Amino acid sequence: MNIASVIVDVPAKQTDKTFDYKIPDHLLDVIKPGTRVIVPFGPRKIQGFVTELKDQSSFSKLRSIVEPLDLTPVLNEELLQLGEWLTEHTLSYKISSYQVMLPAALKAKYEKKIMLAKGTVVSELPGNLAESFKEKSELKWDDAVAKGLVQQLQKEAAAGRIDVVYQVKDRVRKKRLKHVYPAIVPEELKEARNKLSSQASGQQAVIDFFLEHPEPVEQRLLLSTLGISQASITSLAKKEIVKVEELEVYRDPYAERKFERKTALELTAEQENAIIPILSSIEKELHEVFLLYGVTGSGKTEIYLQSIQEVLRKGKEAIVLVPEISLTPQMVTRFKERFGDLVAVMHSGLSAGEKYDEWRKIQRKEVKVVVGARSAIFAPFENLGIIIIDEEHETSYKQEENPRYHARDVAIQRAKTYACPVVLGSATPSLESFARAQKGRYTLLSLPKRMNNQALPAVEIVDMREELRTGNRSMFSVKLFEKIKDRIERKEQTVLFLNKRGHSSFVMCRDCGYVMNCPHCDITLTYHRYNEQMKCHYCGYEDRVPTICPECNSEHIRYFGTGTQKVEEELLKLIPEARIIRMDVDTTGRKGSHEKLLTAFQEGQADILLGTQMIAKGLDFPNITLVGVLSADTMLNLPDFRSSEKTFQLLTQVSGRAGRHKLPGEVVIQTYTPEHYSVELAGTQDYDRFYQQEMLMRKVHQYPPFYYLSLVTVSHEELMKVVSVTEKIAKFITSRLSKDAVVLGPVASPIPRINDRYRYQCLIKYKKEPELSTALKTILDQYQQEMGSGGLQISVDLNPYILM
DNA sequence: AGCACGCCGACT
DNA sequence: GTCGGCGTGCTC
Repeated sequence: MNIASVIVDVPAKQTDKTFDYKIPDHLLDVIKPGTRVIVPFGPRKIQGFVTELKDQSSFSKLRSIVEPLDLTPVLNEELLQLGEWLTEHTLSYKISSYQVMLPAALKAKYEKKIMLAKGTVVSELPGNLAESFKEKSELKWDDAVAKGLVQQLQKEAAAGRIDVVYQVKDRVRKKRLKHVYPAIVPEELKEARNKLSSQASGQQAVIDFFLEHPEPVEQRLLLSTLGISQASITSLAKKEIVKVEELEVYRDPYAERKFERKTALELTAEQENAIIPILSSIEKELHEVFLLYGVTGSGKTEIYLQSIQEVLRKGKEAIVLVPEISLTPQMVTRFKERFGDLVAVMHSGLSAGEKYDEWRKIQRKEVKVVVGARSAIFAPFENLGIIIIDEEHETSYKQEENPRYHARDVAIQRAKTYACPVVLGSATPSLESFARAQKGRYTLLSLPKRMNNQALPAVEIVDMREELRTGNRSMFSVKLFEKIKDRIERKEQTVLFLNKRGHSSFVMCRDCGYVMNCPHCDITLTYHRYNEQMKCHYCGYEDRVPTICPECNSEHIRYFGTGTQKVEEELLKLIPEARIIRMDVDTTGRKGSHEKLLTAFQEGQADILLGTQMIAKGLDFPNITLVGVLSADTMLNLPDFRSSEKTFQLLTQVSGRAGRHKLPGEVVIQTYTPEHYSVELAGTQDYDRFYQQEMLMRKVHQYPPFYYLSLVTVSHEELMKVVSVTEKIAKFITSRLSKDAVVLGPVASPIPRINDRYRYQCLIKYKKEPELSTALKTILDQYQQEMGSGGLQISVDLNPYILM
């Protein structure tokens, strides 16, 4: 077994296969499947993953592995297989699949540089080159290019005076801090203490300390607790009484926080009924998918916690997915309170190093539970006992870059391997999941009542067209405004929700109707107030805000669209004494600011919490008795077959923030389309009727869950090219599918141009097409290289969530 | 993805 | 005649 099959870090069609390498003798026992290695590849050196060891290769002249990057494999057998599964099901490259399963810190960086060849002295080089090598023995290739030295360097390289070196940089940096620990046994320590001069009080203190706690201690900590200086330790180290060493520490994002340990709460009869089947599945080690459908505030989390408790008792591990976890610090707290140090947390708010450290805790089996966003589904546990996906309907569980996987599918795949249950929890399940539960593919568990038997909040829908007709041109209806004032008087709290998406502020000329568009993308520019700039959200193009219309020179430029900032201003004008906390991308950009704002609100430092999407979830504060949705229909008008579903879910979620505890809650939903069933039924919080109604629509329009979808998007700089290629693709696919399949397109994408590239797409609706996957692969094969560098890009998304 | 190899146009 | 454009094909 001295040959390794390696998947190399080159995401391209032609390299999407294993390459064989010889394992040098001295590495024979280090290199195993799942190890990252550095291998020579053509003239360069790159990173790769060993997938398999073997004795023979069909290749005769094998090159050798340069070195391993890991001492223990980063991918175990299960994850290697999962990677293959992922590749197959997302039509992406193997290397991308492996990389997505690991923390970003493990992805290699490459550096190309020039070094003085052995035996060459600087003076042999021509003057200007010698200059560059005088101080350092190496020169970064990019710098050389910038200085225009490439030609010269090539000559010198040919003459053998310099070498071009390719370096793989592991960006993993383990954090190390100086630690001090005794170098001798306690008896000797006592002896040493007696020998110290009586003035050496610092050294005495250190020895006394170690007599009580002989384990290594961080130097900085030791100095400050004993109130001594570095000198004492240095002299002790000199006498070899203590040792100072850099020891690895974990970056712990929750280090500053204290979590009070809490025990299980008593379950209600309903919760009890719901948890029994889950516990039984854990007990029998049977794979089963549960859909835990419980209204907001019905106590789903406690069911998760107690199921995990049982899994831990059996010596197994648990994965809990929550949507973008930094958004729900309350959730993390509950897990940490219950399971303490056994919990690792993974979310996008962590730095690469912190993520890597959390990942390593899992790999080293130091934790048993991971709570995290989408990518936590790949946590390298080896004895999984349960996977929980909270807010199952959330679209953020679908990754929108390659590999375009859905965490739910990965969860089920992994749970099958470990014969363990998956619990999907939601107050507003996705239609797909609920339909599966109806069909019996998932087991439905319902929690129809709130835990404390608190009624669901009373919801009032306000027709904003009516408000306009009566002359109210503000963004607050009379009703909502009165209620807000009322809450402030009663010292209760209000949550105001503004869905900005699809309605971002743009600038329009009131005389000629000119709207500023991005010159590279067919999309309107968004007005950013903080730097007075117009910005394109797709390519990053920025421009100044015009003072006169570029079309007609009119000065009547108007800002459209309502942002949270504007709402805040208007609110303060109307109720100057209101204390408002605003939460949006601008105010929560900094790390930890999200949590800070929420804590401030919880402590009653504000009357009103005003925010976007991010406040729709997980807020659970007793004093919130009013929720206002300023405009319910902004997302209803998006060109997306899920827009009704999303609207219903969002409105229901937001409404659920009110009256979760003793005080009853009220909700006011402002809308321009009160008659739409998703608004109306969110008002009565009637998921079942919404489900019926929406299923009807989906059936009529042939959308999921009745049909599967696949989306092919083609982009190129030339419109003609895009259209003709997409046409060919559509024809090809149609020819390979049965008559039941529907191929829509080619049509221009909802955003027809991004970054000067035209985009066309073709949507495939089907029920069962075993040939589809092969057909799509053929397309990718053909076009990805035919026009490879020429700029034709083709992306395939199986089960897309965003049809843009 | 990089990079080398190789085959055609505009220059000393 | 040579420098350099980027089209083509390979990397164990």
